[in-house]
Amino acid sequence: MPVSILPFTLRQLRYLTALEDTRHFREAAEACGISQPSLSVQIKTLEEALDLVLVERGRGPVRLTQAGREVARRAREILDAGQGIIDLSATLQSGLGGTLRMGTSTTLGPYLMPHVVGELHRNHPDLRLYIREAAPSVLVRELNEGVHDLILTQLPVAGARLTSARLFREPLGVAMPADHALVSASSIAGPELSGYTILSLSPSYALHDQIAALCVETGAFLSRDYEGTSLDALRQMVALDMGLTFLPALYVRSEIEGRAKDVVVRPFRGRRFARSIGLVWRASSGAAPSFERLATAIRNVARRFPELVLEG
Amino acid sequence: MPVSILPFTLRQLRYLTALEDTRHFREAAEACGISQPSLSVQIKTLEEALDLVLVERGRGPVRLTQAGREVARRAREILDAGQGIIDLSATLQSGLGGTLRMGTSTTLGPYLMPHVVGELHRNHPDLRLYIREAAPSVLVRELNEGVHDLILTQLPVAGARLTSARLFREPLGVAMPADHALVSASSIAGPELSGYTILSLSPSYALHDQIAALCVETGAFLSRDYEGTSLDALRQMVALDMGLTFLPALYVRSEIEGRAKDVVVRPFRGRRFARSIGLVWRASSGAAPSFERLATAIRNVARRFPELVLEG
DNA sequence: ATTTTCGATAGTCGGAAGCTATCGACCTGT
DNA sequence: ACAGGTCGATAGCTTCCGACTATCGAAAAT
Repeated sequence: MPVSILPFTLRQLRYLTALEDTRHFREAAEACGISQPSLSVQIKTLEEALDLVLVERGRGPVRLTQAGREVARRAREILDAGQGIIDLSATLQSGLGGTLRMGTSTTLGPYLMPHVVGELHRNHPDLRLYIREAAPSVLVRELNEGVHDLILTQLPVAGARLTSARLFREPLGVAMPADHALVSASSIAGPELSGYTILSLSPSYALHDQIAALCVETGAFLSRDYEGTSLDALRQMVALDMGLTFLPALYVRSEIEGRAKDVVVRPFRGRRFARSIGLVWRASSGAAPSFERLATAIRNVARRFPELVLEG
Repeated sequence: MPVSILPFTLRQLRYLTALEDTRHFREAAEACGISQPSLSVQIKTLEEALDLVLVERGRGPVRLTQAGREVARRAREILDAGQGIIDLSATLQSGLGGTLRMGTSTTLGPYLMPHVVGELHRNHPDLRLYIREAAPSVLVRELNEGVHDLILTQLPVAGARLTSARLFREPLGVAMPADHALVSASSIAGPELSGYTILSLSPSYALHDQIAALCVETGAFLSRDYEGTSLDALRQMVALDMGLTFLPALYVRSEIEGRAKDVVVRPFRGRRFARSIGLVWRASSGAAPSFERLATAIRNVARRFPELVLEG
């Protein structure tokens, strides 16, 4: 049992502190914007509720009893905390604040969010992001279960109860071993991939379907032999010459360019294949304004990466 | 301006926490002992007051929004603090607690209170004594001004608005230089002092009047040449052979016996002269039960000193 | 398709909290 | 000493908040 109902009101606590401050019933009433009798009655009611004498009545300035001072001190703490709720509501309306539980795809979050959190911390110091990674299919389930307030994932996401904000399109590049025949080309046209073996993530990743579609479109062969559960795993498999794959631009920028020498990534030529990235939340969550602001903040960060195509 | 009036109630906060705990309107209402519609209305009212959506309504267990969780967390702090006031009131009624501002005579406090505070701390761990020393006349004025909650001083104290609790009678002994003629006697009869010069404190000390009365009664001569403002000063003057004086038993026990070799104190024989010590507080203070308990605690400490005669 | 569940809404009622007017005690000034 | 002023308490009235019961509408379960 948390807390039963309290036998006094915030009003009464407020009046007590006013009385301690002003040392006069009349002035305290004025400070509270009520009549003196109203304040007298409330103080008396509070005393009866606590079964304590809080005020020493007499001529001259009234004083609180020892009990009155003790109660007033705690009353101030309570009232301050109450004001804290008011301040909080203002923060939540006009900006981003509090702790936001955000789920993010493992194929995107680690390569984008580090850039986002610093920016957010500067512009929204009251905001604390609580980020949890999972595969997209798990993310959507957890979102519906209320584990996350919103998720950052590949679009589209099915669900009538869900609302999405498109952020950007993230192009996919062709990843191949450093000694592959196609390395000499500065970019790849889709049909050039015809017949090659393409490695993919497990189907619980949205990227899996995207890669499968690209295979159909380019005439490549989607390998069923091994399905990775991380982009790093895919990169390793490519380096071991088990096949080619398609890697998203932010991963490439973060983990391959200037680092991994065993794998080379080439952009598509002509039609640019890309995945759509967005924020998704429950339509019933009621925090759409906050989430839209978050979306805007992420788009601003995405602007730093010329390979991304902003949306929304 | 401390805090304006808050646009929500403790009830609403309580209901919100119940809703977070139970995840159902019906169960939350039951936990709060009210009907489900009443709780629905209050939650809605709270949401309007804060202009925030706190609850995600929908199928299955309801969940709080991010804003709801933030508000609920603070609500729990507030409710806990409110419960703290309830607990406090219980403590103040059934025992001693909080901070008590106690004034004490400089001729008594330093020699008695050190024994009292340890005892009180053991039996009333929630009690904190805030002790300030002053001369008795100042003490009474400050008591009336509300500087102290109660004072420990020599009785009687005039004032219709004041209530006293007698604690004990503290015998006075005759203090003389170690080489004085009367030292050879193990006790002194009043008339033996006839003609001797007696040193006293300033008239702002109740002990001054007491000493003056003893001079009249014993035929001794009350010196007007020098009036001390502390018992230590009197002792020094006696040691310098400026005269004799009367010192209270607790001072003697604390500062002379086994320490000061230059001054000897002898008890009275026959009629035992003593001063009455008691607690005094404003009759309007409303904390008489607490103060009576404090009086009892001090009497229990006084019992350790066989030279004191308990009263009250 | 029917029933059940769950929260929202409507209408009513009692009590809490506000107001004005006034009292009683006390202090002050003439 | 007495009139006036100050201060908090009390009384009587009004308003509104928060509770209830009854019922609705949507979604889930059968």
